[in-house]
Amino acid sequence: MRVEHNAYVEKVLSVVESIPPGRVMSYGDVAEYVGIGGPRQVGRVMSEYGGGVPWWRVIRTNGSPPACHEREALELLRAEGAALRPDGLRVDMRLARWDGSRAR
DNA sequence: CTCTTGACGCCGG
DNA sequence: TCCGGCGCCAAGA
Repeated sequence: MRVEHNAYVEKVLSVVESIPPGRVMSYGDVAEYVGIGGPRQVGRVMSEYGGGVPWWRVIRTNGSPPACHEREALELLRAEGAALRPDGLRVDMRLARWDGSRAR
């Protein structure tokens, strides 16, 4: 565990770690699941402490991967067999979206 | 204290 | 589908 004393940070990281391979959650989804703050706070936590979790499974609601890491994220997602759109640049949220508990 | 910035989201044109 | 605008909350200067 990454010694962060902030409960919020730990919760966010915990949720991200719970995302199974080939599945994704949007920043807003994570924020809602945690119940505190908003998408921007989640993004901040990810940029700061996301190094120890599958950060590439947290994307935007429109299916675009995180900024400055798009290539990396897409490669990892594709390797996991995530449902990518025909263009291969975005994730098909309709199929890959994970709510955090129940399947599809 | 105010202002700007950011791994964001939603609505309208 | 692309673009602009507004809202959102927290951190840093």
